[in-house]
Amino acid sequence: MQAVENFAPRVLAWFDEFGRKNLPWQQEKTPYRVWISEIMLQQTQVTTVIPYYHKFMASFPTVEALAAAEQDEVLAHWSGLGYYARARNMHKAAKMLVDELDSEFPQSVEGVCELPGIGRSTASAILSISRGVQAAILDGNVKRVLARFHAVPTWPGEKKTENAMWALAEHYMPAQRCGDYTQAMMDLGATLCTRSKPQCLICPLEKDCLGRRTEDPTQFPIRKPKKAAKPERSIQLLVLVNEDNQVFMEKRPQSGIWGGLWSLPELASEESVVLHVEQRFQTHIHNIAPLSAFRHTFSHYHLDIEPSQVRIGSIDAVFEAGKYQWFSLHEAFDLGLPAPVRTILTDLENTSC
DNA sequence: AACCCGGGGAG
DNA sequence: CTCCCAGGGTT
Repeated sequence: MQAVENFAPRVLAWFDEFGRKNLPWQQEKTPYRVWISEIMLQQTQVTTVIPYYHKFMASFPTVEALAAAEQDEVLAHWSGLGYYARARNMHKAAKMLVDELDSEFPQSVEGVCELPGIGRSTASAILSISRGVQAAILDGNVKRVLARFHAVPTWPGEKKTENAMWALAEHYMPAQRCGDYTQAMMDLGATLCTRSKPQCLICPLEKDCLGRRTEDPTQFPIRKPKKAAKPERSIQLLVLVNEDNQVFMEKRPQSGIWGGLWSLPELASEESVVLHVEQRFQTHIHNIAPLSAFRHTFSHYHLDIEPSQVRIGSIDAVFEAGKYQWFSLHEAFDLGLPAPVRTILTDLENTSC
């Protein structure tokens, strides 16, 4: 691939005139604030992140505050953002920073990569933006800009292609103003060199863009090979309500889907609610009310959820502390909940029984 | 290299 | 509905 001159200066000049510079994490660009923003922005769009970022910073303004927090509290702030391992890793990294690194963010990309949840691209973004370190990023935006600019004919998910794009990213990275360049490339990709309807006419790279010379620039980057149709699964989720109007919640294991979040008892679709509840809770059922079923779609499968509300009598059984707990509806909303569970409880509250 | 992990916005 | 987003971790 043939590189061109003046790549970075053109991008920087565009950024100076048209780029966004008022996003929340672009103010007071400390390593901590930039770090949190980069984690939240992984696979997540800017408009989604903004309210989460404000709340998170209000509750955990420093790395010390984050390290001192309970995991439940951190996950509660993440509830609805998805990819919850991001929050667990971030919390762990905060503890490492405070306990082992004297709250001092590492100075090198390799050092930052030692922290859980931070890879090469995120590490370079944090260090270049917050400290001006000369380091290249290769996120979705940069991949798209470079793939179009060079009309890269192969899929970036392929190792060879990715390596070539890293080389390009490093080649174009400027010695001066690398932090601004990092933000400029992300902004260019997010606002101008977009997946669909790119605004080539006002792009600073238009003159030399090989993708632009093709019939359809949006064919780059080459799409990921299509995978098989998503499988479908169906489950029942139980909203167990006791005589004090409390709801029974279970804490999910740290690994796997919805790791560390509080969820509702889950039954196979064909399983009997009556038998299950009577066996597990050793109590009688006052009444069962089916709630409206709905579909929740993940990256790789559809989950059809059949919720029902089950009012039960008094409970004698003792449960392992910390893994199971009764909560009032009000308390439950402050927990880290998977999005569909939050939906069910919200509907329940609105139809207020 | 392939898969896992969420949720939402855009078309 | 499909595709993808300021990716990283695990196998």
